[in-house]
Amino acid sequence: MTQELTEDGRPSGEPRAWADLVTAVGSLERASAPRWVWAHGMDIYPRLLAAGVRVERCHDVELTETLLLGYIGRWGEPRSVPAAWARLTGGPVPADKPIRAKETQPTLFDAEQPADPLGGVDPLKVLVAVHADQLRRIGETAAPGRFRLLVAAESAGALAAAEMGHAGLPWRADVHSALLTEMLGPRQAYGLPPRKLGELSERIAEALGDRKMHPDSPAELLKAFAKVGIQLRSTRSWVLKEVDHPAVPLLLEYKELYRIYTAHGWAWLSSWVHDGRFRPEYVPGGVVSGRWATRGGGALQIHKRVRRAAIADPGWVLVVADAGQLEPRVLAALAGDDKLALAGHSGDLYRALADEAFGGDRPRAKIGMLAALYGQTSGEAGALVAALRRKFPRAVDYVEKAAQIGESGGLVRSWLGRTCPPATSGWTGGSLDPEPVEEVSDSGARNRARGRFTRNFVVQASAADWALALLATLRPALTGIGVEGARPELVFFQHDEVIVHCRAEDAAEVTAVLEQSAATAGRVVFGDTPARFPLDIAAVECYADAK
DNA sequence: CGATCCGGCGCC
DNA sequence: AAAGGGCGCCGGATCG
Repeated sequence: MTQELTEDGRPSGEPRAWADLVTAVGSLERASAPRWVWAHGMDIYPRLLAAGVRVERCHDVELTETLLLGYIGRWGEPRSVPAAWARLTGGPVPADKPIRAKETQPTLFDAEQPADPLGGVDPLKVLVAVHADQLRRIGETAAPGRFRLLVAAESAGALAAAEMGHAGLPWRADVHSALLTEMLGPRQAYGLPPRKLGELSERIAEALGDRKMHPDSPAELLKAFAKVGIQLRSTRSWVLKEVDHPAVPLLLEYKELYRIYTAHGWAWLSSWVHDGRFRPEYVPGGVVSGRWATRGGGALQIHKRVRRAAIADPGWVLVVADAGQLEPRVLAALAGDDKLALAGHSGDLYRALADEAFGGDRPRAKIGMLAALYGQTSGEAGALVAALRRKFPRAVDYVEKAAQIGESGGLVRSWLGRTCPPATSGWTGGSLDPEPVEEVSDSGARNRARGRFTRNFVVQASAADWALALLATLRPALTGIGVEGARPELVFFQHDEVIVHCRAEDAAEVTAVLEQSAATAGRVVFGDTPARFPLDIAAVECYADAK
């Protein structure tokens, strides 16, 4: 069933029955390309894509419900359409289904689900009512125009996520496998580490004089080092680097190769790469800041060294675009720090910052900026932030304020209104109950950690606002390029970076559209700001050649 | 035994 | 004195 709605969410005309979902959406999309209101795009849209149906716009009710609940500090409440309906009508609120539904016996959770959570009401009517109520609640936020943008961007992001999952990132399994053999030695029988790892492991054990040593066990490593008279705080690579012992360089090499073997080795290849495409499952809104997460495949942690295997189809290229120095630029826009915004006009913001406030020392300028964004105070970071503050007080004060709000129990929002989750129960700021005496000092540390979180949230989440707006702008713009059957396709998105796969002859046009989309996203999200958000763009055959 | 936590490290 | 945000994934260690 479908129901046409007016702009303010009221039904217009009668519901319409269809033979099936694909026919309904396909024909209405061709006729009028409406903004689809549906429960959850990630449940519905992949099926449509599989049947060859694309849609231009949607309002994702579940994602919107999550944003609206977060806005009023009710993080974690069920966000399904039936749950929203229950809150609206005062009924019992059904719990959300677990994200990873396992094929196991019924659990207590299942038993608690009412047989009909809508109490016999027509599901279409429920959807219409919940949507209308969402529009009303959006109108009651402090900045409804921005929140509307947030909802539109979040919904468009879900469409993009499904489309990217459908397209997949071009991936050459043969190249990847050859790369692994070159780095690790030939693949061994199941369960046996490849030759180079085995050899390194033996040499490490020898160097430490402990033949049975297993280098991927931190506990064993600590013991082995203790036996040769070296007390390690941990076995992290940056700790090991401080130590002068012949086992250390071997260990560092082992760690890097072992990481590639376990995270991006042959097992990863056979699980995640099929028919020349890497298809991760993106989870829009999977991170509280609005960044995406993935389920399996680790798409957002593709090791630089295996990007060699991401290769465009013959005659096609990967147009790789990343928003360099995005977070300081976003901070400039958020804080209205025009001086910082202007520092970004030269292209290299850190260079300009260095010349302005750090006597030309770019590394220190970068550390100072990142320390302000993350709340780092150790070493000389505190002094560098202070130096930054002297020249860019508005920017630094903006994040300091966010930190204070967090430390004293408040919530902060992104520019478009995405709200951070409340502190967990372990956190004590604003609590009426005094902590037991022995935990007081610890609660101070927790509050400061909370401050670092809210400090970073305002910037990271606003950067995510911008990135989603970029995706939302880019999606429709790409459909006009190339020829039917060979359109450019969005194939990858990672926080501040997108990859478009297109015919080589379309690369220039795609590049232009990317640049326009970045500028449009900046204007739409932040309005009148001197801040710029340039993309570094490279059209390459191989992802590894983009940087 | 599986489920969960933890150390470690990859990406941004 | 020290004080770096957000994730996912791996293997090992530990819990129930």
